Amino acid sequence: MSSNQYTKKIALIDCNSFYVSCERLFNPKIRKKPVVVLSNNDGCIISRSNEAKALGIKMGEPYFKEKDIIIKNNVQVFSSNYSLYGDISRRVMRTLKRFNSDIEVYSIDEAFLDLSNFSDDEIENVGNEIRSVVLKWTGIPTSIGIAKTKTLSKIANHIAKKKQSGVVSLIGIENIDPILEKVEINDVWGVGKQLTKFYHQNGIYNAKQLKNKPNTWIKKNSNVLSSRTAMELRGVTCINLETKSSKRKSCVVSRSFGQRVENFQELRGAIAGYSLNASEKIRSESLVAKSITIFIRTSPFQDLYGFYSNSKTIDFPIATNNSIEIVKAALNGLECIFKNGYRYQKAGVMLSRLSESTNNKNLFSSERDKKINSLMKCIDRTNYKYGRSTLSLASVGIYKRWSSKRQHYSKIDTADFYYLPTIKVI
DNA sequence: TCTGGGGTCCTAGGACCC
DNA sequence: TCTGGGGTCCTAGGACCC
Repeated sequence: MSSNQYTKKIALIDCNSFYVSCERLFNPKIRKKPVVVLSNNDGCIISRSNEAKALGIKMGEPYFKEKDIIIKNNVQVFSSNYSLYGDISRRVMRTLKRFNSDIEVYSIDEAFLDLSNFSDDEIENVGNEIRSVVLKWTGIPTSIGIAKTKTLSKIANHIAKKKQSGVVSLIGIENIDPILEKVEINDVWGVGKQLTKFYHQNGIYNAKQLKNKPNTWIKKNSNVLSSRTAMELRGVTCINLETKSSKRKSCVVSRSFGQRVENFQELRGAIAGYSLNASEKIRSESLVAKSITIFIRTSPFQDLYGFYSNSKTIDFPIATNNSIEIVKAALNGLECIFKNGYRYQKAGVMLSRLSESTNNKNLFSSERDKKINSLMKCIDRTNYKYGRSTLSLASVGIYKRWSSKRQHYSKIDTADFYYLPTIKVI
């Protein structure tokens, strides 16, 4: 029975094959063709067009394993271009905000939107409207699921993905059990590999079965997160909309190397470079770090030369975002864990215990600190203006044999003047 | 030959205290 | 011989997400 009610409504808007859709924006030739986008270092397949999915290309699969299918079917391949995707993402989110400012940007390609201010009767139309406006203004196709809770809107979205209309609302449906019965337990938000195994062992195979399991049983045999999921399936809100973006608690910069690294000097260069990036990132968010972790490892897939993985955490006496200090600590940490004779595949740094930098002043703040701060500002401004790593530290080095592979880069960047797409007038 | 990167939250267990 | 019990705080690691 439909009614003119204003019940709780959460929409999940999810961009379809987001990275592929971004690449298609500036390259009409690859529309309606199979397309994939690769992860950093051209390692795995992380976005697929419907045509690519239809060929059986799997999500998260290593690129080299799918190469045969890709070549045989002339699949278009792109290295990831996060600068472009980030910019398009911001445009999509800005468009969504026009419908309601109560928005939680959940990831680069998804957002939850509170639509409770629309009536039950009109909600499906609102969904259709959002979808067509986003498509018109940004060129990005989306799927929209609407329901009482975030977990249910995820499910609605899951169903919407397979529908031509792209919009599914569970609002106003008296009994959603028949719908939940068709949703496999591993497709429920919050249920991963381990929980799926656990639920299967206990005879729970779909969302309806979890919904109807008593909370006491779930809490006793699993944990609070699982019981929250079950409550949300029953339409009880347990996971709130996080509309204000909170400050992050950690910042990681890590990369796989384009080729294995054995040389200590090169590893130093990589670690210094990552530390520099991480410092710059937290400075741009006015954060300071109380500790840093450095990690290095060889490939977990090839133990021909033996597997080695280690990390070292160092605390700063005073929370900092000073590149020079951070790089110094990182290189000290690296010395502790570096072992000769291994072919390193990946390294990274993590700045943690982050806090706002306003109360950074302390007894020992000095003229020197002020100078360092203005030096950092100067570096940041220069790099913003003339491109990243215009100003760097000598320890990073010039020849970066370790840098990632990026053989299929589209060279389009709507956030960088030099890489804007051009139109030739003949 | 070739297997991503960046987050959050929860929990168990140890250290420590009274 | 008999070796408490309960509380807090911290951290590492696991699980999950995209």
